[in-house]
Amino acid sequence: MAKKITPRDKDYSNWYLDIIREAGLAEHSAVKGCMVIKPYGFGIWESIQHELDTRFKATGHTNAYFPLFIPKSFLSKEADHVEGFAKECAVVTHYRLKADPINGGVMVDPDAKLEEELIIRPTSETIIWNTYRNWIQSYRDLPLLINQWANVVRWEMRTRLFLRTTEFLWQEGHTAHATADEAIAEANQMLHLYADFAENFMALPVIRGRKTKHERFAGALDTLCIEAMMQDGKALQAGTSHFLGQNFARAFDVKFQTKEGKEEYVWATSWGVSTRLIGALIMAHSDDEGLILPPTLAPIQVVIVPIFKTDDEKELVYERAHLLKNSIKEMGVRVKFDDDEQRTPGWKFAEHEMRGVPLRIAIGPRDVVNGTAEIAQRDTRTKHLLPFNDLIAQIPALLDQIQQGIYMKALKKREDNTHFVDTWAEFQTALKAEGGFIYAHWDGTTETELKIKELTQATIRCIPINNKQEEGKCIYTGLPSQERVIFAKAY
RNA sequence: CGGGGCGUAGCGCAGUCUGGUAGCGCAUCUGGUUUGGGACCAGAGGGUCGUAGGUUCGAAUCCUGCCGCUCCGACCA
Repeated sequence: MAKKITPRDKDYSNWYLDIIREAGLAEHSAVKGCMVIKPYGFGIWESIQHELDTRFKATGHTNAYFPLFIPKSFLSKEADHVEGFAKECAVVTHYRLKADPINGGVMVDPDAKLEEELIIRPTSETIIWNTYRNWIQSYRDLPLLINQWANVVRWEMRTRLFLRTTEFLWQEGHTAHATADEAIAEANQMLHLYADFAENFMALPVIRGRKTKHERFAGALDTLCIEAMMQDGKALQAGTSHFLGQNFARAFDVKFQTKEGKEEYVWATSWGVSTRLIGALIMAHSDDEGLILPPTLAPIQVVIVPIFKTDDEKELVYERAHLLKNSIKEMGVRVKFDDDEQRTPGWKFAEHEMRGVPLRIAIGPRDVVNGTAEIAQRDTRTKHLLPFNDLIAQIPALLDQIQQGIYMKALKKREDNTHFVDTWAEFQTALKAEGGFIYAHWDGTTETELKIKELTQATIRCIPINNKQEEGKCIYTGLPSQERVIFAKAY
């Protein structure tokens, strides 16, 4: 009996959750809104971490770690920043429990009230810039290019595994520069690093863009982002890179002496991606048989499933399978020989498909006799019987083909669901009928942006970078506009 | 915080309208046969039906309070 997951086109919400459950990626925890990431899901995160970390280091960044707790006063030093995060902060008020004389158990000790409350970081700009003040005196200390891998807490009203959880894992880069131009260049560099990572490592096509003033990060002068489209046509912000200007330097009094001996505030950027990327991966690539992983990040790239009846057959098949495994391993491919005798081959086929393993090789007594093996491709669900040596030789090319294939499939899906509209009526029709990305003219005001959101639930996802300039009229107000922006419903 | 829905075995659910021995599928355990697409047969274990009270000879079922979860809105990487 096959475990059936909810079909994609019927109910995306349950389809998404089914895959997370059946593939063993994560589950809800005892704490509301929080998630337990299971070993397989965490393996995917480790692949992402490793690749990003390599790319960060290649661009001159180093890792450090800053505290989980932020004094309340720090958060309030930058006005926009505190306003943006105030509504979703977890606050530590006490530091001790004691036995509860009335109800039994334990209670918060009222005598252990903190002098100043601590905020569990929703992001670390403030604690980091407070630290940078002591690290930066001279232009010789710049640029300061630091990243941290951490957890953060944002007390959201509604949560969704991977896409929005109360606590999530991420990396946040925080850099300090001598000039605005340098900081802007850094923010741009990181945006393109993220975009390249998303497209070439995660096989996730993204739009590089800029947020509107209203959607900007709290405390930033400019927010750049990569936006991806999920299979249901909804948009998902997959990463952001902010130019923070001198806002945090001023708030935390971080000045440096220039070559000329003048004192100036430093210029800042911050940028991050989170475990949400795993959600994007699931929503973008999976089918009704489960997850489909890009070979670059799959914890297991090739799985070998042995088939046999008797002990003699087992011995022969295992011998061949081990040869196969070693040859594949020598090519630098992550391969697993699934010799679990508690499960039948059919069960294993379904299981590894559910988990998105890109290639599966089945080898049984017939193959040993014929010198062949069967290779199955996860994304296309095609199978081929090939001579042993040909099969081994083809693996790198096949993995590459899958990587390209799922990227192209996602790209085509996005293009099929991208529409250009010029009138309010067309806009509403397009939104209702197919969703997706809608390129339309907008008058540039927050007022119109909010009105459109209120009426349709669609938001401006971004203003694409290197956007084509053209004369047009705002779809809502009819006021003149120089370029189209992307509207979509978003996660 | 507003509006729906749901709390029954580890998981997913039926049973509630119309009160009468606590059920099904998956999972688990035992034995046997199996193994080229989530095997089959036989048997077994596992529940104070969210919680407190009320009505009744009798409550998972009817009534009242409370608690929890979830979906839709406001908020959002």
